[in-house]
Formats: sequence, structure tokens, C-alpha cells
Amino acid sequence: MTVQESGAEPRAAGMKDVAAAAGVSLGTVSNVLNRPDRVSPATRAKVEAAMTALRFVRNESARQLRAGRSRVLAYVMLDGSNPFFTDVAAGMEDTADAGDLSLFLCNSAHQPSREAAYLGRLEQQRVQGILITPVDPDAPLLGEIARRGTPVVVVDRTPGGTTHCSVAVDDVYGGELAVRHLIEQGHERIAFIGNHTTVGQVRDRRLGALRALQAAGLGPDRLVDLTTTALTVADGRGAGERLAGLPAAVRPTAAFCANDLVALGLLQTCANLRMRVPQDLAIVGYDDIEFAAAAAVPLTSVRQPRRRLGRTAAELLLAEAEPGHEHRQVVFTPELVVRASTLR
Amino acid sequence: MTVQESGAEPRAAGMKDVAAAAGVSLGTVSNVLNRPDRVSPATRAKVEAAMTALRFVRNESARQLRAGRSRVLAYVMLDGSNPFFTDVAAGMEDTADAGDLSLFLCNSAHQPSREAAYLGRLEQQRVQGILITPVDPDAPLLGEIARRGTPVVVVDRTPGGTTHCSVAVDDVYGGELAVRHLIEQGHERIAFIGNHTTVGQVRDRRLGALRALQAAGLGPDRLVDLTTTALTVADGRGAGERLAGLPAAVRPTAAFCANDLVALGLLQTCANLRMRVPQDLAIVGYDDIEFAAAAAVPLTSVRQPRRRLGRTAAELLLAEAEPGHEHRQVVFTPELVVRASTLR
DNA sequence: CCTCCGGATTGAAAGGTTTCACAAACCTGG
DNA sequence: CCAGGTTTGTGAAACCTTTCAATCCGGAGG
Repeated sequence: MTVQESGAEPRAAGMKDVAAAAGVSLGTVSNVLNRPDRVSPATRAKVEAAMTALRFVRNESARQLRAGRSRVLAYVMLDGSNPFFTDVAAGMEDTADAGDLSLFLCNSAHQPSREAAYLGRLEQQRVQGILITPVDPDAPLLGEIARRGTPVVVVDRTPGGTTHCSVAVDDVYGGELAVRHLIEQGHERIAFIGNHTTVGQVRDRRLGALRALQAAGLGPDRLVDLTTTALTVADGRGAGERLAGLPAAVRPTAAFCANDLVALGLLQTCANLRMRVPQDLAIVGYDDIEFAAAAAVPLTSVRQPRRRLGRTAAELLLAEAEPGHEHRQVVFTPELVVRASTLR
Repeated sequence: MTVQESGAEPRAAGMKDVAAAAGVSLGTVSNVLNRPDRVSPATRAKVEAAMTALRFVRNESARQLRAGRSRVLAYVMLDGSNPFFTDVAAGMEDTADAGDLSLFLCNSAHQPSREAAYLGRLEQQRVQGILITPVDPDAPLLGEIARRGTPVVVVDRTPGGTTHCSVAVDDVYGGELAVRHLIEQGHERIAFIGNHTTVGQVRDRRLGALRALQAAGLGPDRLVDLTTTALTVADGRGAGERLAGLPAAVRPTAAFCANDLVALGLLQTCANLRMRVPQDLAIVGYDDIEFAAAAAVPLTSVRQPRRRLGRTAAELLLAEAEPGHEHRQVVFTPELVVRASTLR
């Protein structure tokens, strides 16, 4: 009977084993790995041969232990199933790649407990920094982590204090853009669909909507609130039904949705109920996710520079490592992308 | 001038510092952490007090170094912006949570180089196991990693060999379901939209489609291939235009799309070109992502048990740790969800 | 009073890497 | 042939935790 290839390996080879096999010292192996130019070509070849022969895999734990810090960034995202956040993450990856770092994604799925669990693990892992779109941007935990030495950058929220850097988009302005556009299209009674009582984000967008009304000389009563519990497609569908149920006299002729998922849900209800978009109801979404342009009636939406948001966030995070670092709050300006859902 | 709170911290406190502060030995601190019942309540209280006072954070690197293995699972996904994969990841999180493990997500974005980079990092991190939907399921790298000792489970692909476990869905059957349904609806000339030449997955779905035709006594020429480069919404749009450009005599009356993104793109082109769905063109998608039901014309789609797929994959991964482990290939059965896009 | 027992605590070793001061070998030019 | 400089290579310490055999101590039983 021949020896099985797949038999229990004796033990993973370490640098020590490599050194022994190559007939050099431990320090030399380390040099091959970290400062190849300090090693003569001949020795380097010997060592590299030994490494492949022994199937050597560098032990990152030991490395980190020594270095005190890992080569990993992490993004704790609020909702992994929302394309907005995955696009933001893609931007972070751009920056991480450039700095030869890994980006790990964690999905808190709106649950504070999971968010906390991930944060704890990441801190213990001594990640180089944490990017996060938090459930609650003012939770004390974030400040504690930053104080204990792990840089934290808040993404797409602006925290009250200035314990850390943050990157966000001007949501008040975004809301203003959306509603100004609707007013220009002749609408004077506009639904606002979202959960502005619970999410700061959405509150700001609604605030912008009110500003736009005011600027046009219209009273705040022209904004009809259809409050949802979250910002999903299903919430949008539900709001659409409520909206359709309003008596014609008070029914808005346009809707500003707190995000595109809600807008898509609303759009679907409209299709079901034979309400024409934009003739019977104009719709503006928010985020301009890929599916917004791909909808049956392409959706007018407020676009945030998502990828850029992510890139910048990661850059700020890396900048934290530098000595005289000042926390910065970067705010990007959104833009309105006009499509068929508001153009009669 | 008062001392700044935020001044440069002297150094992160380790267990040694905690031990000194609490007036106990290092071993005792470790016991408080790992075997609290072995420590008298009084001592434990002292130690815990010292830990909070010093803001002690356990160093996971050192822990892993000693243990030889980390408490982390990782999923390297093919496309972070495709909701299908984020749903699969959610299922994995269910299992990971239950086992008190963290799940880190990595997005290869279809790029072999990024996939390889992540795999290398994960292996170096000594993660407990790797879940992966690979760009190429037969790439030798996966086998090498498994051989070196990091368990690998292939998700949503079935690799040729049996070097590792895998979890997949029967794509041939899924394709069969889709096309059988279209035939039942009276269609006899059906477009297949996807990149079957490059992706095994898609090849299987197409194979199923051919089987369904055969079972109905229709020749393989009834399947009209509209080949795409990838499976995005844009690809679907493009295919739609090509399809619309076909002379009426040969133009299919139904389309089976290799995934929902493509189907949504196709749907949009139909709307633009005033082709009615399903009257002028019936459409079946694949994956049944959330947006499929939310489309203007809700999409008939082949649903895969995504979350279950993820859960099972993670379970298989954990099972690898057990001594007498045999690699298993689990295959789930998809189901057809019929909606308006195929019902005249 | 002594022994023995068991629970609580200790001390030291181990785990794989990086770093750094130092030694060895080699080369340049006088 | 030697002084001085440069290139290579070495050895040991340090990073922080876990583990485990050994020690300590108070009390029960003889």
C-alpha cells in the first residue's frame, strides 16, 4: 500500500523549517520575504525553492502580533442587500488595493447587536481601521473604539461629535434638488415616502424637501408624509397603496421617495393599479442605484457619488495613521439624474 | 494647560498590565478570560475591574498564533453587487453566528487576480475555512489551498474533482423548468440569453433548456442563442435590442435569461421599444432576486434556495474540522416562480 | 498535630514572525 | 597588502496569549 498523498500533514512549515531546509538562518528567510534586495540572488533562490517545496504559508497572525497592526480594513455596512452599500464598498476596495490592504465586509443588517459583535471582533483583530455606516451614528461605542486606538471613519452619516472622520453626502441639498425639480414640473402637492422619524438621513432629505417648497413660496402642508417602517421595496409598495387610497382632492401628483428601493416598490404598485407614471404620479427616488435606470419607467433619482464616497472614506482612514492628524468631515454634493419618471 | 484626553496613548494595555494592576499573575488573567469558573469571584472581580480601567482589548493575533486557527470564516463572492450572492452570504451568517464565528466577505468581482489575492490573504490569516464562488471552479489554486490545510467549500458551482465539498443548485433542472413552462404557454421559438460559452453555470441552464425542447418533441434549432459577455442589466438591454432587430419570421416569442439582471435589462428594452410583455415577448429570469418580483411586469423566475445554500455551505465547512470527514457534493433543487411576465 | 485533598493561583514555555545590532565576507583604492 | 566601506548573513529579543505542570493554602479527617 502506497502512502496517501492526502494523509494527515505532519505540521504546517514555518520560517524555521524553511531556514533549516535552505541551510540559512531565520533572519535571512525573513529578509527574503520583507527586503529581498538585501539578499544575494543565489541565497534568495535557495530560500524560495525551500518555501515552495515545503508549501510554506506565511503566518499572518504572528506577523500582526509583531507588527501590532494588521493589513486589513473593514467596512461594517448597514445593509448588504442594498446595492448602494456594495457600490460604496467597491470604492473602498479601490483604495485598499492601491495600499496593498485587504478589505473585509461585514453586514450588520440594521441590527445593533450584530454591529456591536462585529466591532468587537474587528477591534480584537487589530484591524488597521474600521469604516462603518452605523445603525446609530451617535452610539458611544464608536467613540470608545476610536479612543482605544482603532481609527474609525463614519460613512454616509455625520456623527454629532468629532471623535472621528466622516464622509457623507449633503442630504438636505439632495432633498431640495428633488423637490425643486418636481415643483418646476408643475407639481404642488408632493408625497414624501420614508421613515424620517427614525433615520437622520431621511430626516435631512425631508428637510430639504421643505426648503424647496418654502423657496417656491409653498407652505409645508404641501408635503404629504407617508411614513414607512423601513426603506424596502415592500415598504414602497405599501405606501403606494395608501397613496392610491387617498381622495383625489388631496392626493399628491408627485412622490419623493427616501430611496430607490421604495421608489421601485411604488412604481410597481402604480403599474398594478394602472396609474401612469409620470402622468398620474411623478416619482423621484434617491441613490440612483443601477436598478433605477433599469426600471420599466426609468427613475429620476438623486445620485450620490457612491464609489467616490467609499474611496474617500478609505483614504481618510489611511490618513489617520499619520502623526498630526485632524479629523475631517467631508461632505459631497449629490446631483439629480432626470429620467422618464418625472418628465411628462 | 490641562492634559489633553486625546493625547497619544502610552501603549495599548495587555494582559500583563492587567495582571499587574489587579495584583495577580498572568495565568489568572487568562483564566478569567477563558475559564471564569476556575477563578474565585473576588479575584475575578478585581481582574475585571482592572480590565475596564485599562481599556483592555484582547489581542486576537496572539490568540490565533497560539491556537493555530482563527475564529473567522470567509466568503469570497463572485459579484458583490449581485443580490443573489449577498443573500447567500446572509445564510452563511446564520450558521456562523450560531457557532460564534465571524464571517468576512470578500468580493472578487469576477477578477481572477483579485480572487487569488484574497485567497492568499485568507490563507495567511489562517481563517478557519473558505467559502467561495470561484471564477473558475477547476482552478488548481483551490485544491492547493485545501491540501495545505484550509478547508474550502465551493458554493453554487460543482467542481470537477472532489478535493472539497460543494453546494450547488441543479442548473440543468432549473433550465428545464423554465423552458418547459414556456412551452406549456405555447411558445415554440425561444431565445436563450447569456454567456454559456464561458460560465459552466449558464451552460447547464442552457442544457436544461435543450432537454425541455427535446422532451416536447421540438428540435434544438428552436433555441435562439443571444450570447452576452457578462450577466448584467446592460447585457440584457443589449440582447433586447438585438432580439428586437430580428425579422419577425425568426424572432422568438419568449426569452429565457441566464439571470434576473439580464431579464430586467431585457424588460426595460421591451418597455422602450413598446414590446408588450408577455404578449409580444414572454420572459423568464433566473435567481428570483428581490427586484424580480418588484419589476414593472413581475418576472417569472427560477428560484434557488439562496439562504439555505449559504447555510448549508457554512455547515459543510464546519464539518470539515471533524476527524473522519468525507467531502460531500450537495445539490439543491430549484423551483419555478410564475409571475406576470409569462402569463398571457 | 500531621497528612492529604482539592480548589485557587502561579510561572514558564511555546507559538511564528520581525527587527536590529552585530559579525563576516567581500570589494575599492591607496 | 591594508584601511575603510559596503554588502550579506546571523542570533537573540520581543510581540501577547494560552496551556499545563507545579505550587500554595486552608480545611477535613485521622
